[in-house]
Amino acid sequence: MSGVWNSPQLREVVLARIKAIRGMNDILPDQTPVWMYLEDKIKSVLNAYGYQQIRMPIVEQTDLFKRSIGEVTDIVEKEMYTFDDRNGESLTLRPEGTACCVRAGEEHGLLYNQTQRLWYMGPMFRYEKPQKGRYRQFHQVGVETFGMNGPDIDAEVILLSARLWKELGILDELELQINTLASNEARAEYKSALVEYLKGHFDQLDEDSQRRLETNPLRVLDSKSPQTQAVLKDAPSLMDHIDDESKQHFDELLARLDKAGVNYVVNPTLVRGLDYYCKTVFEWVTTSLGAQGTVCAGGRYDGLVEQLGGRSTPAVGFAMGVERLVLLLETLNVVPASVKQTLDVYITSMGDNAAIIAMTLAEQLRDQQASLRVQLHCGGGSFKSQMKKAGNSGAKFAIILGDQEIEQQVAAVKNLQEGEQSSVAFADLAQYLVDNA
RNA sequence: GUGGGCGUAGCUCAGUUGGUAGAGCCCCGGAUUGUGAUUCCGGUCGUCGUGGGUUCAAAUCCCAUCGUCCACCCCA
Repeated sequence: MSGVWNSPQLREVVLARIKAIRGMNDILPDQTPVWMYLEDKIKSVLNAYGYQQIRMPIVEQTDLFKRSIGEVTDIVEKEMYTFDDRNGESLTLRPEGTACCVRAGEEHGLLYNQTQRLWYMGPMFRYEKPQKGRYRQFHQVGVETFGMNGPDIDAEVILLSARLWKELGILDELELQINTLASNEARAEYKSALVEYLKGHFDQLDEDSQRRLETNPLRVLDSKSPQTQAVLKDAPSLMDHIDDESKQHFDELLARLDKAGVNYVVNPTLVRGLDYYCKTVFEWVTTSLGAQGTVCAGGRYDGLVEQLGGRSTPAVGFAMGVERLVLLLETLNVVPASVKQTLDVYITSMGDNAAIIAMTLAEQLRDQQASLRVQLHCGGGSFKSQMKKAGNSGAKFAIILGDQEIEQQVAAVKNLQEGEQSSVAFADLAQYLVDNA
């Protein structure tokens, strides 16, 4: 058997390093404090508004996304992680959470004649080419509300997001862009008028827009091409086709935002990429992150529940991109230094006997003061190297245990920042550390 | 899917017209057999992304491929 390993080819195969899948990132220990900080802020704001958490599976039937997101969107056409289960059923790693949330709510009767305010957090998967703020596995916090059809709940979810930015200290860096897509009927009417107009100027459109004319005509509106924008100057406007109810809904929403002191920019070219949106759509955008400036986006999707087989249920929601928010927090340098966890105590010892006493002493400290962050030196090594690790650990105190200390039932406590050292009886140690931490 | 930049030690990076792979940080040991972060001395660490080609000789030149970053597209 061992002879097998002498083959250079086999060795290479066996020892080839396995790396993470492209676009799927490890979040390393120096990053997780920022993530936890952000997640804690999000949870506390959601709590303050009385929203409840829901947790859905990461894998769903492929049809769920085909029927909700839209067959001709990029997400469904070329970005889904789709594979066959062992029984032949087509499954997909969720590319977004709204469809999953609707499915779960409907399946368990949460949407029947009730209102719901829900949120979830977790990884999503899209097969895209990675770049800054865009990954194949990324994380979203989603907020979804069901059963409320007025502009009041639209305003609430926007206010909720605005409060979060304020809590995080990034409100000034974000711009709220808002628009209405009108009712599905009015939008369909407008869409055909727009297509008719654009077909008349087909040759003047840029290549992407020519393609979008077939796939998603409304997307032509926010084309970056100057020649296309020139054509759009005389194009029909959605406002010419909007239904009265949507118009009133939008006006009342804006009035509420004014009243609440939330700044916004009405952007008539703002069109969300997913098919299920209607009426209100909005995005929180920053210029500090390069091309991926949308940090949070959402809107109303009154037709989706019915589209997925439930009873007609109005709904509004949005999703935040966690990676983008983390990037923004770091770019703007607004994460408090205190989020980084630091040790209070690092316990060193000399000799086998002292090492065992050190362990029981560490447990005793954790029993007596649960808030103390106590690290026991493990792995042996010279006393000098233990002290070195104590210094590098960032702990405020090093506890030193040798035969002398044990004999007297005291610990030598060294303040690593100031260099002072004192003897503290085992019985008083926990209190001493808390008092001086 | 399209376009451009970049792949050398755990990290940040040097490496000249092709001629024996380097520095700083980190880590380990010692100076101080029970006191770290300062100082001094010593030490470990490399499929030079991968595979081919040219050459007496390739980290360096050529081709392919993979990865990564940025932009387009799309989207949170």
